[in-house]
Amino acid sequence: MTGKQFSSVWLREPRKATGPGRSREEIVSAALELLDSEGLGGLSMRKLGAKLDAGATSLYWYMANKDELLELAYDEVWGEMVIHAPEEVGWRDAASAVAYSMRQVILRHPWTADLIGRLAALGPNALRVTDQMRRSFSLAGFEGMEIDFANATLTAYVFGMTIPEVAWNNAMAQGQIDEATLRESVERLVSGYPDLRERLRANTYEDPQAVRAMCFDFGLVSVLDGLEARLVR
Amino acid sequence: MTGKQFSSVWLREPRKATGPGRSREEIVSAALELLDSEGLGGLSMRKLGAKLDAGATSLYWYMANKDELLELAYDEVWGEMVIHAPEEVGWRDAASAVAYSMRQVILRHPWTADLIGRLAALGPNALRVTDQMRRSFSLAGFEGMEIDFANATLTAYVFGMTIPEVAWNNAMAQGQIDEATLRESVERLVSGYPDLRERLRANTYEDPQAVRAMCFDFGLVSVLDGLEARLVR
DNA sequence: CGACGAAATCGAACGGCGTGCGAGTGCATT
DNA sequence: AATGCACTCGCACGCCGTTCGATTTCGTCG
Repeated sequence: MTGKQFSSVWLREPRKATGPGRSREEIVSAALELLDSEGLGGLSMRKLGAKLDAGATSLYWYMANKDELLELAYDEVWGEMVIHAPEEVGWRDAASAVAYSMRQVILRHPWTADLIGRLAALGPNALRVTDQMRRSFSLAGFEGMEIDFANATLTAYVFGMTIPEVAWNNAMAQGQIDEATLRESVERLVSGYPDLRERLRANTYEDPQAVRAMCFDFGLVSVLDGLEARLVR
Repeated sequence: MTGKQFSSVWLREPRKATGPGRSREEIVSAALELLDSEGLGGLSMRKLGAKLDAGATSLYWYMANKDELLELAYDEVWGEMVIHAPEEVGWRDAASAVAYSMRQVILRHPWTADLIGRLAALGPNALRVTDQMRRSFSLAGFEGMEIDFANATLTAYVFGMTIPEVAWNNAMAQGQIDEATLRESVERLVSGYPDLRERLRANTYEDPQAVRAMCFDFGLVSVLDGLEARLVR
């Protein structure tokens, strides 16, 4: 039993906010700004310290390490998710709404995409959202573990659809793209796959953002239909 | 038009393997070993060089930068995905099989979870899998963009379900866990959410791995049912 | 008011990282 | 023997997270 313990900010009592010093909230909020504007790689303790007119190492007074800072920032974005009471709008609309909201939040804070596979969502905001989603599926008629299964399914769909979307956006934003060159290159890649190439050509003239939105809708309806099918049985 | 171009290993001609020097394959395979055994953070150019009895910077002869190395390694795991010909087993079984396969591959190479949100899957193996999946959905009866939508939906589900699973595994493996302490801590977290707490207690006595497998099955069936419902209409 | 202890800050330093650069080596061809 | 290409690598730069111990700030109490 000598290994490192599982640790998380949420498992420790936060430092009392007694003194007049900086506060955790201040730090996290500055970190969020940095994350939103420069991405996950753009957040360093030194930069963050500079932004707060503080030394980099001062921050370690408020959190054990950078991972804890990320946990705090991560939960902050969970706080942006909009949830409607399923008792009022019905479980399906409530589930739809939270799905759209999750996608929007991730697209607004692309750096979260990198954290989903790294951090457990145990913060207060994440718990609140989870609890509300469970209530939706409970109201729908799921029971026992199936409540969590349904919830996991919907969440998985949204994450899985949005995370690669972020990857694509990143690749695009990484620099202005010589569209002609790119298209020609990708054409070369998909040579040998006639179906893929045909599809690529067809999609070329559509608005990519609109296509992705349609795709998300299509999948969301499918997932919800599939879940609903579990109920009538 | 002075920005950095979108770049990817796949968009450049590979260096000719003329001389007797090291080869890309050798390097990528060593990188895979390092990634599997030590995770994404455990792969550094210096360590990789050492493993190959080479200087770290020698590797830059074979690839432009570390990102390209990751692209190569990433596509390598796509090569492990098992695909069945949908013409023989039917589209639904083919889709199921590839879903299970994807999950297994990701669990076997947890570091991929971090790359899904960062790299575009443009390698030859990824393209092959994508093309086969499209054939499944084409055979099922989808047409036009809906082929890609259905494909994206299934893929999203698998990724979204598996990526957080990896996160959980990582947290657990990070150190031996004092289970009692952990449970007590989490209990404290979910206080205020009676439903969550009840569920936590119920799940405590189940085998987590078995529960996750059940969850995956549940969601997969739901997603496939939902997609099938798009067809009859 | 002065002193004391706790709260909070910070500079220096350590070990690690990706990678640009230019000097160096070995080898096939002329 | 000389040329030129394929390949290797040591050095250095500027980042990074984090530790440590010295230092400053400040509320409180005598």
